[in-house]
Amino acid sequence: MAKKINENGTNGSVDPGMLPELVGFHLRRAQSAMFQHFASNVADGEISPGHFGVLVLIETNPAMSQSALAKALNVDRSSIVPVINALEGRGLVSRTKKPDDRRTHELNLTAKGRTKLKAFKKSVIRHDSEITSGLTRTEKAALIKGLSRITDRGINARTR
Amino acid sequence: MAKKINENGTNGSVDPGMLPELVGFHLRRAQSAMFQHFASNVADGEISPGHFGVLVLIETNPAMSQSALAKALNVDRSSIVPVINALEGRGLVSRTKKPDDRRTHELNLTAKGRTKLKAFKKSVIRHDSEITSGLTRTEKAALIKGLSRITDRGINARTR
DNA sequence: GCCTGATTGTTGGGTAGTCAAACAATCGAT
DNA sequence: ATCGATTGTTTGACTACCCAACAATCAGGC
Repeated sequence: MAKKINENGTNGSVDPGMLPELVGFHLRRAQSAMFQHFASNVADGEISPGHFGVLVLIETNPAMSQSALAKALNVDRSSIVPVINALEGRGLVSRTKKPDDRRTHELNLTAKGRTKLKAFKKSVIRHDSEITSGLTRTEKAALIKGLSRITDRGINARTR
Repeated sequence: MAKKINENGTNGSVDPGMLPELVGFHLRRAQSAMFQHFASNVADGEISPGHFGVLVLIETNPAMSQSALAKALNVDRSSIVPVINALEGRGLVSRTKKPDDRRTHELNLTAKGRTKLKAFKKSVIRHDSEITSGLTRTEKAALIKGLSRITDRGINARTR
């Protein structure tokens, strides 16, 4: 097999330069790794991180509207439409007109949605502990603290 | 102004349920916040995190190939093409045929690319320290360690 | 009541990032 | 000289997001 072993910087290992000094670099890589691990280990690929989050939010906040969901996820409300379309199409979520305000749709889990979500949760929790295995409880707490800090600093983006 | 204050779970604050128990949830949010902060604070929006990473890799590994770049970034080599097209189109990167292997392209920074990258780096480093401000040196190290751990665990995705 | 302004969900168009499959050019090894 | 592998590229598809516009609906002022 024609295996080249690092001749002119072409193959073998690549020097990442100053990137490892940036938290953002590590964040991007971890996010990507997490995504891949999720895709190949959670519920046979039946659910994505985003859709899972939506199901949990609807379960925890019954009858919430699409706009409220969009605000909670920090996305435009038009981005919610295809998501709910998909989940409704799979019979996991119901979209019903609110009686006293016929503009808004009440989102709820169907019976099937509740059942499925229960299984998804189990799978996701397992995935999440696998991905953080090797970290002590303290280290995991520190990680979450750091991530929360970044989230806070990033929310009000404009610095100057 | 018609401002509703949290009536039926519609507006106001939404209960995230069990999501905060998941490291993946915090990771997703932090990544999103980081991205927004980058977009609105780095180099007047002239550069994206991805393109910045590519410039640094090319600078640190002169004459590297597109395939090597793809491998380093863990993406398909076809995904690299439009990136280099853009950077070459902006005059930051040069793409030249390698003399002894005319299949591969050697990637290098142009003089303009080097100058620009110097400025980008300054801006990115500032952005990165802003986003992690409030974390002690120790906390930041713990954060990076946790993220690295996740990256390692995620690389070999399949668990079972 | 009636009008005006705001809100909700939706559609349509546009951007960015990714993959997989196919292809020509080229190389390496036999 | 031929065969298999590699490189870059194109094409088509998919996901995820945004913004601008729109109809339906509501809420408040008058």
